[in-house]
Amino acid sequence: MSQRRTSADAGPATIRDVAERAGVSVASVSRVLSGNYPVSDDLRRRVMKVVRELDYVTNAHARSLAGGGTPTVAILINHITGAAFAHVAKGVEGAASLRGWLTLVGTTGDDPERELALVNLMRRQGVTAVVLLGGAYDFEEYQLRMARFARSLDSAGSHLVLVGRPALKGDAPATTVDYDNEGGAYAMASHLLSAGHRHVLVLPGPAELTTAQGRLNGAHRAFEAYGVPFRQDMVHHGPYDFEHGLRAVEHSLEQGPPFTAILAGTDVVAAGAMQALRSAGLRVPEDISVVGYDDIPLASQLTPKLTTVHVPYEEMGRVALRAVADRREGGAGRRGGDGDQFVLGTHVVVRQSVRPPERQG
Amino acid sequence: MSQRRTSADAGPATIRDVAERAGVSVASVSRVLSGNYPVSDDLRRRVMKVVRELDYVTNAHARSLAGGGTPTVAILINHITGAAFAHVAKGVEGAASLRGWLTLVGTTGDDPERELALVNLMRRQGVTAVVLLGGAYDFEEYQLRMARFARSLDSAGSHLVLVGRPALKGDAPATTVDYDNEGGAYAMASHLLSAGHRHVLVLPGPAELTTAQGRLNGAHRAFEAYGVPFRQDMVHHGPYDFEHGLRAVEHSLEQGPPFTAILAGTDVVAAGAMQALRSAGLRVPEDISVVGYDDIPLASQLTPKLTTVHVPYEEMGRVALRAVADRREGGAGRRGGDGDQFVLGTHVVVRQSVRPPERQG
DNA sequence: TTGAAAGCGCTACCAT
DNA sequence: ATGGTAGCGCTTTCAA
Repeated sequence: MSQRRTSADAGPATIRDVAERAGVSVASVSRVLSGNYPVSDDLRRRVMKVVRELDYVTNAHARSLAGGGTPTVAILINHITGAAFAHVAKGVEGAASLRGWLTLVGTTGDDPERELALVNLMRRQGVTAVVLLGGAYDFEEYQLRMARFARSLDSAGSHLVLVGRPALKGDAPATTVDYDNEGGAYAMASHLLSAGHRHVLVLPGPAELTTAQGRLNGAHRAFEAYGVPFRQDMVHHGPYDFEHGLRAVEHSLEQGPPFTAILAGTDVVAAGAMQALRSAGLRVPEDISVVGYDDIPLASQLTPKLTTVHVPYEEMGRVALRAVADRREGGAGRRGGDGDQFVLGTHVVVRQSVRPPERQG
Repeated sequence: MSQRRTSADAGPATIRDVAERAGVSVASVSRVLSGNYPVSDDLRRRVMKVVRELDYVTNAHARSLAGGGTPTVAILINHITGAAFAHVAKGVEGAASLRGWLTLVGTTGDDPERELALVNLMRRQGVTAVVLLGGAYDFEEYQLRMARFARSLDSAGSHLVLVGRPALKGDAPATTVDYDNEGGAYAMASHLLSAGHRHVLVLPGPAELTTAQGRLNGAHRAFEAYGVPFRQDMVHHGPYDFEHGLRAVEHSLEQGPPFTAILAGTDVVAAGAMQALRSAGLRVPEDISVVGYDDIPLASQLTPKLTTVHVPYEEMGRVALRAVADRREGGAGRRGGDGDQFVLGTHVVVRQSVRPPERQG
């Protein structure tokens, strides 16, 4: 210990140490540091001097217990390495620290048990809100589970925010921030159809995942609108990863029906698909058109640049945080009511990976 | 409020509510919940019943104040969207939650002021350790700054961990987890040189960043070892991003000296470089060889798959957390001493982006 | 085995 | 403008 303080006691300096050394009361020190109360310049100077000497910082736990405390948001992600999630997290964290709020991050690894444990952990922490990110597996159970979370957090003075997940039916006290997932898929599929494509390989993602379902539905609707038959044997479900895009296309190239375009569930899946096409000696978009979903940086870094659906992930994070902050400001008047619901728009970003089939190989 | 509790008071249930309702003392409730003390089965049952009824969870702040409390690690990143950082964070978070620890995340946006503010914020939170991620700008100031952080955290009972940053000189109480950055660069450059390349475009990254300096030095040493002159006009500093790789190569192609290979500072820069080459009608590796650094998933998703240097990011995160945990277990015996230092190995991952120049165009 | 009570460090209220 | 002090919810002696 190279600690040098008035008394030889161990541990961090407390407000009392500061008060003694400065020859003032703890109340005064508290007031100087909180800055929400008038104090004389002299007192402020004396206190701040000691604060610097002792390198003192207030104990957040004590402050929190006593009523003050830094608002904290918890973000619960399935996998921290997903690019889309990272962008939402960035939005939340940015908006949070702008307000001086703290951000906690936890990963569930797709494990419902861990999700529950984390929600409770966060509740213990007295977080202002818990933000759950990303598509969910919408078993019948999901709604009940989330409703329980919502109530549990609400009664603990916290709040549940669902981002990119289906809203809760009924009056569960949760806020939902979602994007027009199906609309984006509809527009993306329409883009392909209006370019003349009639044989489209569809890689929507995991069959049970709500986002994948939405994207598939959107595509389906577009096909109907164009009067083009939607063939189930051209739909391949699978994980939202590069590998799946790769394998699915390899497989379809070998033994599936012919196709002129690929509608991928995410940009990463599209990247995998493009890799498979290239390995097979096919060019994008000359031979086959490919589109993605998400518009993560990768999309514009692929060659050719990927036409995809832009999802305002970072904005969603900001909206989620703002909703929580507003609700806090709003005070008791709005507490306990049904959650708000926000839906952000999506739009197709046309780049270079689509071409009409007539002009394809 | 749809809260339903014994008394009509607002706010989350407290240990006292549980005690009253169960007809036992708060001490008993505490003991049942902490589980670190013998209690009768009857008491445990009674208490747990009420806990479930009230959906009670302990207040982490109160527990923390009173002595208990969940250990918490704080990760401070420059940009949350960097893939390499995300992997370190994953390693830390994974190892942390395995032990029931919490993880806090903050982003500094490359701003030293914000970094300082965050370190203090974390100190207030009483975190077990603060992990600073990623290359630093090693001005003279850096060492002093970090030494100050280290001492400040140490005297607050916390601990500083530097990951992927230069270790602190002197006896500052910090732990460093680094990788053999220069060695990796040396090996990577050697790989290119032994393949016969003599005209190599070098894109090490930002000139002031320690990781970029290390990578440049490693390359330099390799050139010396091979007796190949290292030309300064073939070195282009710039950010670790796709755009830089793109621009630097476009520029060099137009007006730089000719080259047969590109040694990029990161995989993302390499991806940008490859894009520029492709746009210029050059093939990789037939016309130009390209190598990266980091071995993030992107590397194996590029076409051709990128030969690069594997950096064990996730492992570094795990090591960082283990170091902190061990130090905590170790107890007072090791406290306050110099920090430990860990250096993890790197190695070249040979894929498909390199070919001898004779066989290039 | 269980209960009573003294703090943990801080804020906020009530005096002065 | 400043000081004294009662809690915030919990853990942990110390007694019973």
